[in-house]
Amino acid sequence: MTEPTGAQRDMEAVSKFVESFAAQLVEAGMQRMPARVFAALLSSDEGAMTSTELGEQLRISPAAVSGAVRYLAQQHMVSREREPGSRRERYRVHSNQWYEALTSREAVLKRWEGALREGVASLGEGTPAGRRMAETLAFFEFVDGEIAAMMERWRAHRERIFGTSEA
Amino acid sequence: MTEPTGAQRDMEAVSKFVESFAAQLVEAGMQRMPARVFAALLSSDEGAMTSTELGEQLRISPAAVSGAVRYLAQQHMVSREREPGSRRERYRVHSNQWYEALTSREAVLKRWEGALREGVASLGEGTPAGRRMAETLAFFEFVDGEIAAMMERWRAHRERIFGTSEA
DNA sequence: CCTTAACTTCACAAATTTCTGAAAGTAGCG
DNA sequence: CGCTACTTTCAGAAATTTGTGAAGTTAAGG
Repeated sequence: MTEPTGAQRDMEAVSKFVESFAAQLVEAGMQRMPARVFAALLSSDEGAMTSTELGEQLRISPAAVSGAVRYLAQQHMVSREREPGSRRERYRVHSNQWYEALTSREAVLKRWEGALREGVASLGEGTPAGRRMAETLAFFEFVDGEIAAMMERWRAHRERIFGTSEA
Repeated sequence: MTEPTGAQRDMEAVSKFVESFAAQLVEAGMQRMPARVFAALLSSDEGAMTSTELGEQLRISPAAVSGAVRYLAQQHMVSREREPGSRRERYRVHSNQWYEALTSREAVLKRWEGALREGVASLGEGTPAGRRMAETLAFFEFVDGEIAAMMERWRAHRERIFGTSEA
């Protein structure tokens, strides 16, 4: 309940959240720097920061920022913006899109399915192992389909709670 | 279509699948040894192997098997069985349970929710960042609920396709 | 009881990953 | 057209992770 001194946004609290959320992401398998950068963006009021700002808050080199951002952009968790007329870039987390990216994991699922399909083919549909893999494969295909529907329901749910869509 | 020479199960093909599936798991964030051990179990006809068998097929030390199995057991992806009267243990992948474990990820979700809740509290519900986090939190809570229902539908679907449940 | 078979733990060597500083691009702006 | 402000790339130092051999523990079987 200690209202921070106005514009300062209680750096202390922000930093504490950033590090603890990043730690969770790391435990879930994300690399450390991307996790920290992402958490910082998430906790910024703008939802966007420049490379310099990130470097200062996290005490990391420009090189580290660059690497982390490249990774996050590839994963569709942040996007790059060029403020027109400046060379400076801002990295932004789109409130909705990032967890949608997280959920779909399209690429990952598809590759697993591919590997399983090969497994079924090469071990033989008739073998016990083949059958086990076929079932697993069916599961992933099922999940694929379900997730799309689930996200649709989420968007409806979200609109109901938070009002009309952003953007 | 090269029917393997009877009982030999085409070691070649098995090994090829094991390594390629393990590679996918690694890319998805799993450690190498657990991934390889898991893939080996998945492709065994029994769905279960002893420590020695695993060591031989994968060419790794008993210590490595031990470590990998401990990890997999913690994640509820395999279970240990004691064949009565022998000190030998077998590690088994339960066809259904492992991917259910994968999907639920209960613990992970809960911890993320916890971290986000703290974030909302410490940054303030009124702030833009606070609102962003509240929405993200709502998303995870929504997913939590959906997943249970989805798994229910899966079991029905599965039964329809593969016949009555095992076990 | 003693022996032996099986799994586990531990300390260390090796491999891999991660982050940095320095150098090199690249594009705005005068 | 050159200067300056940003970003990216790269090579290497540092830290972390991973897998092994060897010793330790436990229980089955004689």
